[in-house]
Amino acid sequence: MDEQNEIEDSDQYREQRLTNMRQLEELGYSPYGRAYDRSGRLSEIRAAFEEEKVVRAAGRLVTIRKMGKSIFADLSDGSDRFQIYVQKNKLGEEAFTAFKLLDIGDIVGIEGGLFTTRMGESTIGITDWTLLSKSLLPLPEKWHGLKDVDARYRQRYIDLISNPEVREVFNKRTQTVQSIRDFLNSRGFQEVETPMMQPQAGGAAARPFITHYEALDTRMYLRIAPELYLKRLLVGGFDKVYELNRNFRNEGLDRTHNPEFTMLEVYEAYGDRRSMQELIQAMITHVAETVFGSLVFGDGDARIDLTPPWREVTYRDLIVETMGADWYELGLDAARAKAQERDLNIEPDWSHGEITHEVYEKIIERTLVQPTFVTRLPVELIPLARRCEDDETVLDVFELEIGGKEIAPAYTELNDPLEQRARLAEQKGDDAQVEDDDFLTALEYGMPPAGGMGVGIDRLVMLLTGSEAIRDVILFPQLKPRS
RNA sequence: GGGCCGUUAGCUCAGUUGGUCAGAGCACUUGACUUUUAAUCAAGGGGUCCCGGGUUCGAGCCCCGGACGGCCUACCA
Repeated sequence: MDEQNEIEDSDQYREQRLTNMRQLEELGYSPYGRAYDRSGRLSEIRAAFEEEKVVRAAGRLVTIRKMGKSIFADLSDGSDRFQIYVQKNKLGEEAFTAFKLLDIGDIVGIEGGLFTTRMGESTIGITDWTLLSKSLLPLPEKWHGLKDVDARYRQRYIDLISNPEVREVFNKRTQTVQSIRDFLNSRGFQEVETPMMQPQAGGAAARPFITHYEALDTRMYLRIAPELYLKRLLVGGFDKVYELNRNFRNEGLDRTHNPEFTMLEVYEAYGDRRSMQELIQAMITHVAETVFGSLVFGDGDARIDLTPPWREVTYRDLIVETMGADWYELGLDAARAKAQERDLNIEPDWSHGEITHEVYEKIIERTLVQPTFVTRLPVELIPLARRCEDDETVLDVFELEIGGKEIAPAYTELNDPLEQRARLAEQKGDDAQVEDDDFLTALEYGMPPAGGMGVGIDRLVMLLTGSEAIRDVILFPQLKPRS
C-alpha cells in the first residue's frame, strides 16, 4: 500500500463521505451526473427574481442547516450564493431522505420556485434535485476560509471555493486584460504571437530558462521579451502591433516577481516615446474607468489618482532634487561617499552612472506614488532605445512609475542598424543583452521610426486590485515543489 | 543566497516555568427540531504536536540538524 492510500484510508471525513455516496447510490442517485440545464447563473436568477417563478440552478452546497423535516442550504456557483429550502412534504419522503445524505461541497442541480423568507432572504423552494458531483474531501472552515498561505497557492481551487474575494481579483484580471485588448484593437493595433522558444534570449537583460529541442538537437531559450521579434514585424510592414503574453526569467521569487509573468508590448511605426505616453495614459485610464469605475485607488498615503495628465519629470531633475545640485559634478569618490550616507550599498567598482542609478532605484522610485513619466534616462541603461536629439547622453524614453513601482517602460525605438550594433557591442557586465545577428540584419533592411512600450500586466493588476503580492494576481504562482 | 520568525485535529487557532497539556470553535457522527442563515439544543468520535537526532526521571515546550512557509534583504520587471 502506498503512502497516499494510507492517508486516505485513515481519513474519517473521506470514509464518511464514501459511505454517504454508497447510500445515495443504493437510493438510485448517480454520484457523478451529466449536463444540467440551468435557468441561468445564480446571479442572473437573483437579478430576475419574481415570487413563485420556477427556476433551475446548479452549484456547490456551501452550508447546510438541517431543521428536522426541513433543510436550509446555500448553493454557490461562482457568480453568487443563493439560499435553497428543502421541505419533506414538498419533496417527498425518498428525495428528502436522500438529500440529508448530501455533504458540504457536493455539487447539485435543483429546481424549484422562488420565494422570500420572513427574514427577507430570496430563496428557492426546491421541488426536485439531482446529484451532479459528490465531494469526497472536507472544505475549509466556513467563517475563516482557507488562510494558510502555502495551501492557498498550492491548492488554489480550495482558495477559490472558500474565499470569494480571491475569485473577484481574478475576475478583475480577466476584465483588465480584455479591456486592454479592446482598447488597443479599437485604436487599430493588431495582436500577434511571436516565438516563446527562441534560439537566443534577447530584448532584455535577464537570465533565461534553457531547454533542448530534440528534433533539431539544439539549445533553445524561453523568451525573456518579445521585443526583437516585434521589431522584425515593423521591418516587415506591420505598423501597429502588440503582443500580450508570457515572458520567462530565470530569477528569484518574491512579492513582485514570478519566473513567468505577463507582459504587453506595443509598437507603433511612425510614432515615438510621446505617442506611447499618450497611448498608455489613455489605456490605463480606460481600464480603470471601464473595469473599476474609478480613477482613484487606495487611500491614505497609498492613495493614487490616475486623473490625467500625468506628471512628467526628467531622470536628472529627480536625481538632483534628491542628491543635490552638484551631484553630476562630484567625483567618483565623493559620489560614492554621498550615496553611502544614504545607506546605499555601493560596490567598489561602480561608475558614477551606476551609483546614480542605484540612487534612482533604491531611493527615488518608491517615492513616485502618483503616476509619473520619468524621461531622459542615461544612454547606457537601454541599448535598444534612441538617443535624444539635443543630448547624446540621454535616451528618448520614459519609465511610467505608479505606486512607487515601474509599470511600463517606453522608448523611441532605435532604428539605426549601425548604431544598434555598436550599442549592443559596447554593453558590459552581467546586464549585457545578446547580440542577435538576424535582428540586426532585419534592421539593415530598414525599420520605420517607431515608438514602443512594455507593460507589466501582473503589476498593473496588483495596482488596480490593491494586491500586495504578485502571487495574489497569478492563479498558479511558482512554488517550491513539495518533496 | 543571508537574517529574523513560524509549522499543534479536515479548517481557524490556544497551549503559562519542562510535570492531567493533547485543547477550543467550526467541520464530522448520533438524537431533537418544517422560515433558518455563524441555525439552536444534547451526547460522541477524531492527533506522526513538520521530520530526524539529543538533553532529561519526564519534551508540543529546551538543544542540534533537516524540510517547508512567511517577513526583511540581495538579483531580474
